[in-house]
Amino acid sequence: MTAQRRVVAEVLDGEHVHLTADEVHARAVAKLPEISRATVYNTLGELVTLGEVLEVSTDQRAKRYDPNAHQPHHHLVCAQCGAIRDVHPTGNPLADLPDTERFGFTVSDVEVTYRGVCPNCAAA
Amino acid sequence: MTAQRRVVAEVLDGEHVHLTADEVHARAVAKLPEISRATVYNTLGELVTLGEVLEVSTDQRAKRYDPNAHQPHHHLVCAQCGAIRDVHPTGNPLADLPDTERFGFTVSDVEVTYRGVCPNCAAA
DNA sequence: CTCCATGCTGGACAACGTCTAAAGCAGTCA
DNA sequence: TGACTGCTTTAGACGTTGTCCAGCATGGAG
Repeated sequence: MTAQRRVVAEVLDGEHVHLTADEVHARAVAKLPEISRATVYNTLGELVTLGEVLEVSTDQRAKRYDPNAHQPHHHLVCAQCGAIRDVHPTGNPLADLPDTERFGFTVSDVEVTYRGVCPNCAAA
Repeated sequence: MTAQRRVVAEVLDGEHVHLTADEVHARAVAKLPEISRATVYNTLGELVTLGEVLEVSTDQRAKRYDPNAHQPHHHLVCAQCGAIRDVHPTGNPLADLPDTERFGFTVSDVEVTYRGVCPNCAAA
C-alpha cells in the first residue's frame, strides 16, 4: 500500500459516480500532484482484479470504474448525455438463458444495460 | 448507392459474424482496393442510423457491427478469446425494471451481455 | 459543355490505453 | 553502514480506434 494507491482508492471511495480513468487521474493529481497516468491505470487494473472495483463500458469511448462492486447491479444510461444510474431489476437474466442457447459455454456473468433518455435531456 | 457502399454492405451480408470496423475495411479493400477507411466508417455509421446494422461493444477495444439487426437478440461473449454468439434469452428484461428504478428516464432499449468461457478455451 | 452537389480519398488529428526504460525506495543481509 | 534485491513509480513513446477536413472525382441538371 503506497501513497499513490491510497489516493486512487480514496478518489473512488469518495465519489459515488462512475468515473473514467482520466477523471480518476485528474482527481488523484489534485491530492498528489506527482502521480502519473500509468500508475493510475495500473492501480485501477489491480483493483479490478481484486474485485474491489468494477469496469463498466457503457459507451465505447472510455472505460468507467464503479466502486459499488459488492452489490450486484446493472446500469441505466442516457443515450444523449451519457449519465449513468445504478439500477436493480427484478428477475434473474442468468436463469433466462436456456441450456440450448449456451453453446457449451460456461456462463458466469450477465451485464444488463438499459438505454433511454434522462429527464434532463427530455426537458431540453 | 455507390460501389463503395455496395461493397461494405456485401461484406456485412456475407459474413455472419461480428466484425470490427477495421475488419470490415480489410475485407472491403480485398474487393475494392482503393476504398478508404473514412468511407467505411461513414458507411457503417449510415447503416447503423438506417437500422440495417447494429453496433455492439462487447469489449472496449473496438465497436463491432452485427448484420442481424432485424431480429432482436443478445450476446454471449467468451471472456478469454472474445468469441461472440447471438443468443435469445426467454423473458423480457424491460419488464424487469420497475418504475421506481427508472428515475424518470424514458427507457427504450436493453442490451444483455452474457460472459463466460467457450468450449474451446475451456479445453485449452 | 459547364455547374453544382454529393461522395470519396488520404492524411492529419484526437482520445484512450499500454508498454518500457530508467529512477526511486524500501527492506535484507553481511 | 553499505551493497544488494525486488517492487513501484515515472515520463514519455507508442499503438489502436475513431473522427475530421480539404481537395478531388463523378454524375446529373440546365
